[in-house]
Amino acid sequence: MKIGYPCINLSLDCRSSRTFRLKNYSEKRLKEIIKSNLDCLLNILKYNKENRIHFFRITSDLIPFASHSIMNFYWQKYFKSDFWQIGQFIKKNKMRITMHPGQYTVLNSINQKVYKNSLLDLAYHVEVLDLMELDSKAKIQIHVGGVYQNKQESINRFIKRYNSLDDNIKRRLIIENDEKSYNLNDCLQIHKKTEIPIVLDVYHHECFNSGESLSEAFKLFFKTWYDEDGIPIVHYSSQKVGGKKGNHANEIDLNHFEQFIKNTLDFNFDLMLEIKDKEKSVLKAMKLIKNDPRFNSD
DNA sequence: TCACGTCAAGCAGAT
DNA sequence: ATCTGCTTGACGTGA
Repeated sequence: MKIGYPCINLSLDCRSSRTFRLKNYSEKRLKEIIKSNLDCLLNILKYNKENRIHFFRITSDLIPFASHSIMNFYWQKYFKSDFWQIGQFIKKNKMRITMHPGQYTVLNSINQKVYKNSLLDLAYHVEVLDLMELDSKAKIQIHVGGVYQNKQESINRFIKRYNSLDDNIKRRLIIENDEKSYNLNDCLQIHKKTEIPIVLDVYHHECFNSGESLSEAFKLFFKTWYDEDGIPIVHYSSQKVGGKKGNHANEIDLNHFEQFIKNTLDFNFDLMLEIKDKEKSVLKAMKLIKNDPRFNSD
């Protein structure tokens, strides 16, 4: 079991997600920002190594406007050695990496332009991981997408479009159950027709399910992962204290977390903490389970 | 230096 | 109709 966090490290004063306004676009600006983002990413990974954090989600903003039509700069070649160096560091330290395209990537959209842009954005995410020479255990997670007043048709459209993707995209793509449109049961239906692995978000599952208990949900989603996909991934968060349903907590609730860990003792998985204070909660969680035999066993 | 409106992009649900 | 949340505040103009 590895425990990780997404995109931003609050203990460091750099961001790997710097961007700028489209109207201020220039190649010079772009190069500077990308370089700064890549340098910061390596700094975050070094911080993670020192703190024994071996799971991390790389921000989609690493390369600003990567899948936008304005982009005519061959960043893949220009920064090839930077990507390679980061990839070597990741592999040498046995780190697990994921990425998560934004809300604008909707594979099952009924709008052709949105669909087309989604394909470009997926290709960009794949390129980042490929340039780092990471294997198929490095994953790109998306949600199923929109419902468009007809869930079954929208599921079928997802299946059809997923199956038409290139293998270099499919080998990395995984879907996550969400809290309002597509739950675990829906994802399992898609898995049957596509073999796509499912990330279980336990908080989303709590908000929206088909009656499966947590351990039932674990048994079901574990079967969707194959050897080449690596250890199954779980997302964890809890509800913000006093916040609305769906809001992510600002800091980890260690009592809730301990209960979750006790309820999942039969499973070994990598755990992404989606909590606002990022690495701070990871360090607390790691301290709590440092004697758990699953922890860093791989 | 700082406040705050805006930022490439979609969708659903709440208000 | 407008706002909020999502992976996430950062950018940058104008005072």
